[in-house]
Amino acid sequence: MTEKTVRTRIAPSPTGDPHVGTAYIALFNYVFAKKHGGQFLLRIEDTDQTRSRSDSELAIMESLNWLGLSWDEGPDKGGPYGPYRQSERQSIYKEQAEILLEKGEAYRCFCTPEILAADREAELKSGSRRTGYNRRCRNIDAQTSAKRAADGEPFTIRLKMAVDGDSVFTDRLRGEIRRPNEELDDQVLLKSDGFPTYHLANVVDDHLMKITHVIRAEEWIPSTPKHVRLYEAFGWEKPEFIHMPLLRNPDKNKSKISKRKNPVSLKFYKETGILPEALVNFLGLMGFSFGNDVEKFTVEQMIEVFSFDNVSLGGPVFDLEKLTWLNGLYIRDLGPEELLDRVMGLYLNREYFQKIVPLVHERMRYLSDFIDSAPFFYNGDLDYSAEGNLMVPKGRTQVEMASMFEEGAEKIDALESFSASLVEEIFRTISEQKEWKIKEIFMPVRIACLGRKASPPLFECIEVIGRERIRRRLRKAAEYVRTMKMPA
RNA sequence: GGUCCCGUCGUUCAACCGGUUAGGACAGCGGCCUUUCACGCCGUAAACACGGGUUCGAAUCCCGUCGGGAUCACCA
Repeated sequence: MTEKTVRTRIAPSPTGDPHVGTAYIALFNYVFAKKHGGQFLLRIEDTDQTRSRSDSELAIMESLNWLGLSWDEGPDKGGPYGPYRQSERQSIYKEQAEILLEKGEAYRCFCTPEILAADREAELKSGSRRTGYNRRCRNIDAQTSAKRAADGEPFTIRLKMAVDGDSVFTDRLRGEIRRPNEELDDQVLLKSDGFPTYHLANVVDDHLMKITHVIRAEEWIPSTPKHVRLYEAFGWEKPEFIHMPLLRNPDKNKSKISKRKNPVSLKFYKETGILPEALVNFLGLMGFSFGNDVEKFTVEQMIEVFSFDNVSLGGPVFDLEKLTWLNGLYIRDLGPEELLDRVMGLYLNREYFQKIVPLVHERMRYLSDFIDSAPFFYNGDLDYSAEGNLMVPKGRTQVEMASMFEEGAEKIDALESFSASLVEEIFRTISEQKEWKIKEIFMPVRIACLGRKASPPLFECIEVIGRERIRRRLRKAAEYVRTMKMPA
């Protein structure tokens, strides 16, 4: 009996900052593949034309490389089953969708978004518990369907799901998972713009790329029956499914990790001085137990001992404090030269200083003022205990200021690019909308972002510090302001 | 709300297929070390969600309740 080579993949969509969740899942895919002498691949899922960003793909690759989770095949490296960018595989999906059409496993749907929305609303009003598509196009006969398509009517292609009975699949960590088929609607496979949906692209690619184990986040469990159905419709062998628990926020409810409540961008961790080996170790602690109460280990060591038998399913809370402790352990392990290299690599280097020089230049009397006057360029979080009460100007309430900071963070988040003028515009707009004086906003923001009332031009500093840290400082400031005690 | 998943200290990970004073780590608290801080070391408090079964015996197996999460798109 010949065992197939293990092949796993991480398939992020380039729609924003590289996410810790991506790194988390990548780690387990990587470790599992290496454990079994297999390959780990990177595939970019950029089939959403409206949300994909080209710079995001690069950022994902940089972050994964930073963490040492390198792939054997990918868009930058190529490989025998490329291309590894879904936008470049469009014709493949179209071809496969047509095969399904011919086999009678799928059908064209001519419903417009408007019809769909109206149907959904009507269904909601009728109190029906069904939420999915009502299959009004499922029984259009092949001839009519072909004719309407030929006449240029826009359509999507939907998968024919079973109408009754149960769908069953096996999850490596949970065993059999069963879902009634009436829950499952006829999923769109090919969108009217000709791009595939995740469901089609992921199944087609996993098959063509010979993926043997689909290791992904738990949130995919509900749609796995659709994928299973797709494999069956194609007549393809299914991979093994392994759904990892979701990383959680440190809030009361332990909701799925989100940027509102926790820094989620890998860039943040890098910029804040977390060592990649510490982060990757920490991620390995989430849901996985090394054994013998060992908590500090390298990826190599993890590969040696790894088994899904040692993965637990309670959603692990991403606890920054414990990561910080682990990071300290790794820092202390570094030799002095190595430490120096790391520190200089991060901020104490010519490139970064060049951005700071023009901002502090005219304020300096001693050369030593360079560091002393602007420590906020090098910090992660700030200490508000000294100037914190300046974040609440006279006549404004703590709650008002906290929500202003949050609004700012939110808007900064939504910016396509990050610059001094764009951030300034955000806060000027907020001041206009709220009819607050400029200084009621700028001083609090200065304290929130820089931690002191005397500083070089606020927004230029913000630009240099960067989106990740600024966003976190604003949220931290909101938290601080909301709970602080004002002097009488 | 329907469906699915999950449920051990505040957090994280243990306790092999039933028999333990339920263990380690982070955070907390107390102390030692130290000019201070940090590191390090020692100690301390802290959990089997609840209710029924099965069993001589349940954190461990079964059922129910409760709680939490995820998901219900021409997003992934």
